[in-house]
Amino acid sequence: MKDKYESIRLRNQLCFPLYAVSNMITRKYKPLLDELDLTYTQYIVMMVLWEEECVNEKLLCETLCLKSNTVTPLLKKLESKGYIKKSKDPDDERNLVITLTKAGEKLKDKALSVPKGIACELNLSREEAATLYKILYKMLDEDRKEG
Amino acid sequence: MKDKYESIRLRNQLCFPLYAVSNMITRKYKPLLDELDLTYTQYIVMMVLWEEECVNEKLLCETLCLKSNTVTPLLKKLESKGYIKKSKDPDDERNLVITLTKAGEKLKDKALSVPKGIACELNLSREEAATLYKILYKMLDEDRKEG
DNA sequence: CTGAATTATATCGCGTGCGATATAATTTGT
DNA sequence: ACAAATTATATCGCACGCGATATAATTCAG
Repeated sequence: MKDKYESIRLRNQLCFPLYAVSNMITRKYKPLLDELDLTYTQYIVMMVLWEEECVNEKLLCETLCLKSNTVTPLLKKLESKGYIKKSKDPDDERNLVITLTKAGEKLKDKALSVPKGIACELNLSREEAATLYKILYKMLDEDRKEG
Repeated sequence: MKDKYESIRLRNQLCFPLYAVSNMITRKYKPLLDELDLTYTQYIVMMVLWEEECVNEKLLCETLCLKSNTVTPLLKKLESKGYIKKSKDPDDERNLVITLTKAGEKLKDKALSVPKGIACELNLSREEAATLYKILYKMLDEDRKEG
């Protein structure tokens, strides 16, 4: 006979391992990111900028699935560290955009050591990683659709 | 020719969708948990207590993969809400243990509505959910082994 | 051209999460 | 039995993450 409370057992939640693994990953990144003087969240902001030299805050929020009330202070922090600056969009002088400073650019090469350091910590087969990746992005995409 | 910076593209990280999905889940839970006057983290603490009437803080930390500096304030909060209390272990009077109050017990039935509400939000097939679950727990278990 | 609606960014307050550290309780060596 | 070592719990400070809200900038209607 199935327990009435089966559905609220911690072990039967999908949310919990997601939450715990996410925390775990942030912990694993910390020592590596300390070398770059970045937190995990700052790191993912920098990743966006290393790819796209010039973005505005809105795009950043959408890309990272974060709200402006998270991103605004992050950008301030990264600005005070001298990695980014806000300037006029060269294409449209009216728009404010976020760009890398020289120091921020330079960090890109140093950051190459981070994925190497992490990879060996996550004991997943290539296939498991690919599966995980696919399912997670499916969830994110579904969510973005619903809005 | 492969870009030297391929490995630090946001899209090539496994950590990012994990992080983003975890945030997403917390957001999705919020309206449901508001009904119980619980936050997401408080909810997973309560889940442990609904299963095991009587735990100490250490076990709670281990079960939830959290540190005492996260759990201690959480317990204070739950105590102030009247859902839990700290008392002597009936088996060993020297130990302090965390137990449910009547109100905390009562919440268990109300909580049954939460998984129902969430299930329909996560558009995963049963198989995908099972796969995801398996991989995530593998990661957690690996991590626990390493310490 | 101008006030209203929309959009982008910022501020505020709360609740985590954690590293570092302090304190309290327990166990252990002798 | 008792000081030292270990373990459990708590405190502190920082950095998110977000709902609610405020402000600034842009667009739109007439």
